[in-house]
Formats: sequence, C-alpha cells, structure tokens
Amino acid sequence: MLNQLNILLREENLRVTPQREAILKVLYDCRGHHLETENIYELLAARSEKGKKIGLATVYRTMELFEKIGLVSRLSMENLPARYELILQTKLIHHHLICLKCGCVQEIDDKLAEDFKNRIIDQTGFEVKDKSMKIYGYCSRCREQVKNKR
Amino acid sequence: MLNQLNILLREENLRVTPQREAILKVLYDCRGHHLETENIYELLAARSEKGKKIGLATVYRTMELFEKIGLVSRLSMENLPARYELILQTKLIHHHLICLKCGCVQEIDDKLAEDFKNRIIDQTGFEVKDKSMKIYGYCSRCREQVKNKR
DNA sequence: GATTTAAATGATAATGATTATCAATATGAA
DNA sequence: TTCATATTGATAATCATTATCATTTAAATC
Repeated sequence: MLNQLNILLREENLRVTPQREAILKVLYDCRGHHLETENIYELLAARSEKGKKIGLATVYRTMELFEKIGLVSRLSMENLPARYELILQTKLIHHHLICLKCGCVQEIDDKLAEDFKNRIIDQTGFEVKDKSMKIYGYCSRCREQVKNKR
Repeated sequence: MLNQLNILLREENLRVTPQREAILKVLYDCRGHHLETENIYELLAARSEKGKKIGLATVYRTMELFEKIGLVSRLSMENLPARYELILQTKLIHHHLICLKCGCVQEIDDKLAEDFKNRIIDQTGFEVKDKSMKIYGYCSRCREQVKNKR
C-alpha cells in the first residue's frame, strides 16, 4: 500500500513524506468508511506522539493531492464537509448513493450503474467523474423526515 | 405563474410578498438557465427603482423556500455557489448532468434516467431527490483540461 | 378601514469549510 | 554533504451561506 503511494508520487515528481504516509495509513485503517478531513486530522492527532501533530492544512492539501493521483474518492456533501474514501484495488469501480441530508452512503450494483453510465456517455459525451458515480438524493430515512416537515 | 406561487404559499400558511413575486419573475424570465443566488440578487437590483433593493439574505431565504415548496430545483456545485432553476409545469421531469468544474448543465433522456432511477429504488430504497436526478462529473471539455494538468 | 400579530425583510455579524500565505523545514538528487 | 525546491505548520483570508435582531408588512379579525 505504501509502495503504491511511493510509485504514484514518483510518477508526478512529488515527495514521500511521513505526513503523507500517516494519512494514507489512517485511510487504510478506515477503509470502507467515508471520512471528513477533520476526522482524519483528529485520528492523526490521536496517534501522534505529543508535540508532533500534523497540521490541518496539510491534511486538506494531502486529500486534494490524493484525489488528483487517484488514491481516494471525494464525495461532496451539500452543506456538510466533503468526505474521502480510499480507493482499493480490489474494488476499483464503485458507485454511490449519497444522502444530502445525513451524508450516509449506499452503494449500488456496479453492473446497473456501468450500464447507465455507458449509455450517458454514448448519448451526451458527458463522463461521470473518474470511476465513481455519485448520485445525490435522500435516503429513505431522511425522506420520511422531509415529508413530515412539510 | 404568480397564481401558482399564491396557491403554494397559501397551502403552507406563508405570505405573498412583493419580494417573492419579483424573484419568481426573474426566475421565469431566465427559465432554462441555472442562476446563482448572487445572479438573482443582481438582476433584481437592476430592475428595482433606486433605493428599493431586495436584500441578499432575502434572496437566499426565498430560494430555500422555493425549493421547499417545489418551485425551483437546486443544483449543488462542488466549490462554486449553488444554482437554481424554475421547475416548469411543461417539463416536470428532467435530469441533469452537472459539470463540477465549469458548472455547465446537460440534460439526459428522461426515459433512460427514469428507468435507472426505478431500478435504484427497487434495489436499495434510495430515492433520488424530487423529480430531478443530478449526476455530477466532468463534461468532455473539462475532462480534457484535467487530463492535461496531470 | 383600523387593529393586531406573526411572518417577512434588510442590514449586518457570524459561521465554517476550505484556500492562500509565508517563513521554516525536510526530501531526494547530485 | 550540499542544494534546490517541495512540503509543512500556523494562521490569516476567503466566501457562500446562516443567524441575529430591530423594523416593517401581510392578511386575518374586528
């Protein structure tokens, strides 16, 4: 895993730093979860020896970098902070249903999504971001709450 | 059109105000476009007689209200401000491909989208927001730019 | 039409995630 | 080890959106 980071960074003439490795480790240990930058920052702080904290700005910068080199997938929430998830080799393609209210994330059948995505590209030339389609809406739980409010 | 506003507001025990009517008119005159709150604010300022401006906060509040009562459709951009579009009766169902980079919006075939949406609901219980599915990604033009950067 | 009351408005401060700045530090090639 | 420059950390700045609150207004009731 750290090897992969090494290779990707080398490709772009970027440096391997303890901070980047530590962040990648956190992401790996939380694989399957979708972490806010702030979460990552706190987890790093909890792990670090006293007096050796990684700056919040560094975490933001690193997440931006990791997304650019294809290590993580970024989910933009409506009002909530964005979330990141490590992209694992064993599961390169995954598509998300993201609740704009509570931020929960469900996944949908890859074949179904791929089929749809292909049809969109055929018809319009629009390419859904990277290998991960993100469909925003409301999960069943939140939809109930919205209905009750109205 | 103003009638519809009247009816919807009455249903919710809300008041019909000159500000709300003026904002609705702007949205109607710009139908088909996707306006930022700031755009709407400026258009209102241009129309108003001197010394009778509508406050920016009111525009924000009104857009939130209009979305709640189903008059407009909100498109959340990644870093850019959100955009709104009037939902017209003649075209109740429309689905968007929204470019996270430049904010351009394309539409996709309703049948294709509806079919997909129905399959999602069947499989997961997740309901895409209102009658308007919003798929985020990069349009072909911006994708080229991203590729060149890397 | 006058009275009343909660809703709405406008001006502005506050919020909060993200980005920019910049001096200090550390990486990795030579 | 040296050196150029990428990176970091601390913090200020940004900027869309929300909250606050005193003032105004819609519309129901008299």
